[in-house]
Amino acid sequence: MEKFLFRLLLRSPLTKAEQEAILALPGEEVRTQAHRDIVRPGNRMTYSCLVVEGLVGRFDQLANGHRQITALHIVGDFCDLHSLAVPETGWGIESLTDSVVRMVPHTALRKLVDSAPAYTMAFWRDTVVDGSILAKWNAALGRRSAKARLAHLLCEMGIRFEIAELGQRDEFDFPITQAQLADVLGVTAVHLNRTMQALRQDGLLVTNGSRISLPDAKRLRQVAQFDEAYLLLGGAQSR
Amino acid sequence: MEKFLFRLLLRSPLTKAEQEAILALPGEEVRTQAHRDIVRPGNRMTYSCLVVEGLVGRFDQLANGHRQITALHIVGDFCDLHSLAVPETGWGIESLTDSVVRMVPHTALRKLVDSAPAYTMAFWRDTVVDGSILAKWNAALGRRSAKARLAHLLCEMGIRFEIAELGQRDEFDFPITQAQLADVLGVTAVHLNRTMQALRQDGLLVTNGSRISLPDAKRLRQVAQFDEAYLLLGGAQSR
DNA sequence: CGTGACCTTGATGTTAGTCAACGAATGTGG
DNA sequence: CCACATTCGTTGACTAACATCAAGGTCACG
Repeated sequence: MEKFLFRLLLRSPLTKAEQEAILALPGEEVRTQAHRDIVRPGNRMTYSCLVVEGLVGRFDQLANGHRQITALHIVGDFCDLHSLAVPETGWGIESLTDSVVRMVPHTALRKLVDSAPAYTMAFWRDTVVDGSILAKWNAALGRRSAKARLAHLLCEMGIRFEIAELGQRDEFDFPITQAQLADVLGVTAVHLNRTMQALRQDGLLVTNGSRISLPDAKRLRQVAQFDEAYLLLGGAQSR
Repeated sequence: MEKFLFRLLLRSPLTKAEQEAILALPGEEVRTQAHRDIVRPGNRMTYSCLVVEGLVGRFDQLANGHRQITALHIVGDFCDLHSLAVPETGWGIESLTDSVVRMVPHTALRKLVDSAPAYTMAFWRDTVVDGSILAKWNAALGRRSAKARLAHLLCEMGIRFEIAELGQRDEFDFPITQAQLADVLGVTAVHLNRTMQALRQDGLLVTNGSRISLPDAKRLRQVAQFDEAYLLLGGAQSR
């Protein structure tokens, strides 16, 4: 919860009292294995999920069972804060690794929102940034090659892990299987495997288990046409 | 503005006074030709754009100049209400047809937001639905064929035009060029042209200028795997 | 009657999907 | 300690989807 608050404060000013109210948010913590559906698509939410440990994905499922992961959430992210505004879900949430998720009841969040307007703006801003990532991925999926998309994701996760103080932008732990990564990038697992090999041969990617190193960040950014602005949106807004 | 309010009320309850305040929102109306950039990427917004007439797109631009249109906005849509929460833009807005756009100053919107909490929730909800459409498109771009994507878009626009009372779900005016449509669907204009022909041959699509008819909506939905739930989210929320 | 915007067509190359199989690492129960 | 199953990464052969390049065709408009 501290990490969530920390990142909220990057964009939205909150008084000390407001900050403490957020830290005091209740919620049951649930531990799950990898590859479990935490929220099944088509539910009506009565709580929002905060990632306490592990790596979690929001996904959209097609009739044939294929999944597209539409968002990755790391420690300190709320997966579905927007469900406070709109509780019906088309999407689902799955654990990508062994994870711990805190289910924060909407009743508690709503109490905050009703008590002062700053919370609503802060939460809204958080979901807007989530949406700007979605829009970027839209462009990537529509207009870029698998190689550029993979490079882009690696750049993005590097920045996000660094902001979250979970790693450095060119060296971090990213415990995701190739099949899951393929579901993020909208390719098959086979093709993803070959794409990763291509990046390795270009000297842009080194993997060691789930450890990712990006030896030539500059060139990787060029391949990805990566501009981190969309991740840093909304610095120091007014209330 | 009436159409915007009407659709806002589908999801969010507002008092009579609140409704009138929204109808009284100020803003200069600007008329533009087709194919003009209304907002260039990388700006800091001081207003939000309401579509009064025409068809407008939000886009993401790549370094090579290629565009991915990430959202289509019809009469009564706010293109970028989220810029009230986060004014920095990675995206831009372009007119797809001759259009009229009303630029509503953030100062005026902020005055509303500060005066009562219901506005913030209503606006937030509006942007959440925008985000849910983005997520759907994410899945479509990542996991579906061009034909399925086209079919999906036709179903989606049918519903949206019907809700907006601008047409029926199986018969509506959709004044967009094939090149623009290709930018929405993430394919080349040439391939889009062939994809449209395929749908026509299947008896699923009839075009007459910008007039679209969908003779076999049922089968079209199957091809698209279309489920309209994501467009109808948030009916009758509490304040 | 020329010009520009838009749609259409054909030929060809590239990217990514599909199917099938194998290897390495890990864990499990006998 | 050893068969066995499971998960994950990897490879090869083949096919389908889509991009690219280049050229016409149609229509509205000045």
